[in-house]
Amino acid sequence: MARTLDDLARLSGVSRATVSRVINGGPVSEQTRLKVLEVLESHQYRPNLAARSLASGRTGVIGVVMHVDPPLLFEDPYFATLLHGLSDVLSERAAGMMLWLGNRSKEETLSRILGMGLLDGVVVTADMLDDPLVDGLLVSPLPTVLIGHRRTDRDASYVDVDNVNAAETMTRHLIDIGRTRIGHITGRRGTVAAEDRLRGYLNAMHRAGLSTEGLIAEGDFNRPSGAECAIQLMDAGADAIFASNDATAAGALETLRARGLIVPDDVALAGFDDLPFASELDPPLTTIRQGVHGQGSEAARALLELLESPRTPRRVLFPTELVIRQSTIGGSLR
Amino acid sequence: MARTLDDLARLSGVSRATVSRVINGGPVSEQTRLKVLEVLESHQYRPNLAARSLASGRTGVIGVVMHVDPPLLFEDPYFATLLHGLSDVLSERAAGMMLWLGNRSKEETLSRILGMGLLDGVVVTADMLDDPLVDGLLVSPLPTVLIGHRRTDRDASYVDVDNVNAAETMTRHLIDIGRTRIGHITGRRGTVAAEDRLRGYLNAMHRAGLSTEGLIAEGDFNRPSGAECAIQLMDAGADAIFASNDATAAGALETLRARGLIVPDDVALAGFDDLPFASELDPPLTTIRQGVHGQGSEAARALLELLESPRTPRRVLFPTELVIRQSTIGGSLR
DNA sequence: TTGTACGCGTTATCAT
DNA sequence: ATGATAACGCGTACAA
Repeated sequence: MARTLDDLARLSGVSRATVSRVINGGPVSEQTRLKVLEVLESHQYRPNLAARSLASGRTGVIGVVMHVDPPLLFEDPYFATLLHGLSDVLSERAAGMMLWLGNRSKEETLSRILGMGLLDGVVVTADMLDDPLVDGLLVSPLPTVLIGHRRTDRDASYVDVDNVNAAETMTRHLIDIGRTRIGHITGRRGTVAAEDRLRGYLNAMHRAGLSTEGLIAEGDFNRPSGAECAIQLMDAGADAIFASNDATAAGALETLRARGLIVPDDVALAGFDDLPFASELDPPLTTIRQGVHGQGSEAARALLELLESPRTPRRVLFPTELVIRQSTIGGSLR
Repeated sequence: MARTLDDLARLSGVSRATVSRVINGGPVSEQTRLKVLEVLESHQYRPNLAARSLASGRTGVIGVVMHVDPPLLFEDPYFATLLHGLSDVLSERAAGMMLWLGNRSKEETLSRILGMGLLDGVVVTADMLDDPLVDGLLVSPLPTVLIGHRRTDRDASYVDVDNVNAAETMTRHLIDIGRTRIGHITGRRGTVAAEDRLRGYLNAMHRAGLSTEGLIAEGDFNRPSGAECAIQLMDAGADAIFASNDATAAGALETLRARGLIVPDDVALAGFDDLPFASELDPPLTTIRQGVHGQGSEAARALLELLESPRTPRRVLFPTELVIRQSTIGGSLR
């Protein structure tokens, strides 16, 4: 079985260099090209990536870093969806992807990625305001695309959604339906998403001249925190709750139901993400839809383009969509 | 900044070979070892994997193949959990992992994996009875560990749970609580899990002398199919339903509730998997717990061991646990 | 258009 | 214990 370029060269009666040119598209006469191609097909030749990398510096392998807590990884289809979007694009235009999850410290993960040596580039989820992994990748020579970004990442390549704007839109929606004591359950403080959504909420409230005093409860993106924060907001007399994601909203819903409150009559409820379960809640949840799959595939495309022209950063801001369901505008039949 | 072995050799005043020995544990005098180590640390040296691969044939990179339909990938935490288990072990003992999902055909995926050239081994989920990807990997020179296996894979290395046995246990449980018309909702036919669980069900039923005529409904592991199959089984007069996984059981529960039937008084209900939501159903679901995370980490360990001694296949059959909840033994308060 | 020859960074073999 | 040196498989100037 022919395994190396040399083998094929011998079989084709040409030099190794010529075979290489056939494969990589150099100047070859049509006659020899066909001849070589035939030998090539019939022997199922696969170029050795390691050798190719050593000689050319490129491997077609890109790294994907999703340094998140395991619970988040399982509970939230976000990451699987993202992975799928990335994989869709990479699988047709690159040789493969390497994956790093959050099992080791960020510092160690960074060091391993940089030491890998055979990556063409990296896509990394940047969800924290302060993240040595992201910072390290950005200053490294490795072409990097962020999914989510911080204000300090303006020069970097990234794919993101406009959390501030989306949160403003949602808050305005709650104002539009006549609510005035609108509470917000934040996400985990220190994350970009939490801070930006909080900012959007504050923007809309202040612009409408509404007070937010006592109406901000600190959650952590998880369901239980939603339930707790809802108690706090109810005690503050809220007539609407904007939770920073769907999971927290689901938690809040438990509390409201336990108190015998009707959604949305007594309290309007809204989330963020539009995960599959959002439409199956009772009542179905008003929320913000963000195209997670699209973000993944777009990040992959951005990276591939970045590899072509390394000096031109790519920045993609994804649109979001306000999805109105019965948890805010439901006509209950009472 | 020192990048190559040669640079470090120069800085340490020794030869390239000696530095390599320090790194890979060859015979070096304690004196020079310390000296070299110091230079090594202070210069943050990272060996080039491509070069190492070319010279030694090993990279420390292993492939993970989960060729499943996207919907399954998102809805079911199974895969994220598996990935996490794999990653836990691999992240401390290997350089990294490459991931292939189901975006391309199995044939193409196979060809890409084999062409990669820099993988030390592969872990692949083998859920279908007929799978060219798995077959191709098994006959390839690439050390391979299966997660799940077929009867034809007896010589291969694999990690699996004893589906037949677990399904028997569950069916016996339903018999023990006095049910006689026990229906089974199968998984997607053609998958190992579906066939084995069906077999286990049949074993237990036949052993107890119970008829299964009209009591087997063909599902596909998804929730909607569970709801449909339940209708069929109710019409056949079932007093218990053993669904082939938790999602299908949840679907069946919808049907039962829609018909005003009480679980478990009118119909006992059981699932398989013990996913997080199983205990949150109303009533909480009796099911089979399988250590998915453990299967992932064990598969990784099996592969790493296989790399050490390639001629000795590893086979791990994971224990399962019958988790009894109110959907089968619940004392309702009527 | 084609072939020769060198280099990529490492491991492994052979002397010393 | 240490140091030359030959692979490993490929890409690519350069020469022909």
